[in-house]
Amino acid sequence: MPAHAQTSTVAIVAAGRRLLEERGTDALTMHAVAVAVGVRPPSLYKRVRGRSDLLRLILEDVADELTVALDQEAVGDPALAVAKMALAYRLFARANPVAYTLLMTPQAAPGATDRAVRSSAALLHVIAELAGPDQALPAARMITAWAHGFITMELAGAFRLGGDLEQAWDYGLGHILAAIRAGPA
Amino acid sequence: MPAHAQTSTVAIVAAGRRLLEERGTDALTMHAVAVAVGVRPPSLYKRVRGRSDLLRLILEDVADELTVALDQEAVGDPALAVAKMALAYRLFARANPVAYTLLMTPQAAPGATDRAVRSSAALLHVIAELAGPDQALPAARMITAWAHGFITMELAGAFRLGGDLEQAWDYGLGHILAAIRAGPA
DNA sequence: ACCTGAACACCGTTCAAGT
DNA sequence: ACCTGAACACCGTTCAAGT
Repeated sequence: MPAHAQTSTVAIVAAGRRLLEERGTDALTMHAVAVAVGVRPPSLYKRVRGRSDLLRLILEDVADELTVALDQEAVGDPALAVAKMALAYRLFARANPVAYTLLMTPQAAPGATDRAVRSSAALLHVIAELAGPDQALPAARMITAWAHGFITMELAGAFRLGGDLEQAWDYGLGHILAAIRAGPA
Repeated sequence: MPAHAQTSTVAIVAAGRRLLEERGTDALTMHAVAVAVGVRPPSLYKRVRGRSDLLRLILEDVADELTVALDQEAVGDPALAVAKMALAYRLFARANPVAYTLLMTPQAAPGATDRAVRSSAALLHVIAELAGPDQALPAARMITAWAHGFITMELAGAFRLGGDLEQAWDYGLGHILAAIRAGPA
């Protein structure tokens, strides 16, 4: 006599993602996830391999959402598109700070970084229009590294010497765009 | 009758740092640290408040070492000093990948980021010579963000589209230095 | 003053037994 | 086919008892 399914992988990932973001990495326990979806902890193992697998699924979900958010901005004037993509990146990280930080921490969830890498595909196309195909890769790496670093440090509260952070963002973005237009080093 | 001290905070931090770096975050257990320094787990609590406190001490130790490494390069021609500091930063991160990644993950060890921030003091001085005092802060933030982002992504294996990573490093550093020299946005 | 065994709460995970 | 209680190993932490 089959017992009805009382939850789903999608529900488990959604509940886990909410726990992770609202209460932190340590609060992502199999018990808390089970309570959130209305089953007992052992039942979760019918859908996910274990806690680390669940964390991977959560981060892949986050990475896919990031990719969609970036793709939406990858249209129109290239320089404007780059600025809009950088902003979308920053806003996404602010909305998902815990998950975003973990995305680039391979020790936290190996395999999740894989999915995050796809987010850069659209940017590479836009940058190619700006820098030419030869310089597209290093140029995309420069702006990606800068944006990711700025956002990570902002989230970590590492910018503490005062000053205007919005000015620092505009300064960085403006100079990097100008540098990319200027051509090879 | 006093019992002899069989270990020290310094030894505990050193053993913990080795475990963290060589075997990963999960391998940093109170049991493993106790074994490494030759006591039983409860004895560790005479020196550190607990595991999270130990992690904080480890990351502060790493941050202080990074500060020293950067300060050593902060001499001579400003542009050259910036390039040397960026390289020192990159090499340090490669030598301490696990700890470095955690440094900018405030959820991992709140308070450790505080110490990491000090590393940027020397850079700010050098940048001021290059960009002038008015633009020193946003300029330092641009290069710090770029270097940190590049290094983090390199460690995470996020640069997967082939190409020459050393060229991407030189391209980014060269363009950022040129942008800083060029003045306000 | 520091060390330790014993104990506790908590967590991830497995599995036999239920429906 | 999925669910569950019970059990196990492991981990962080506390504490009374030892020296």
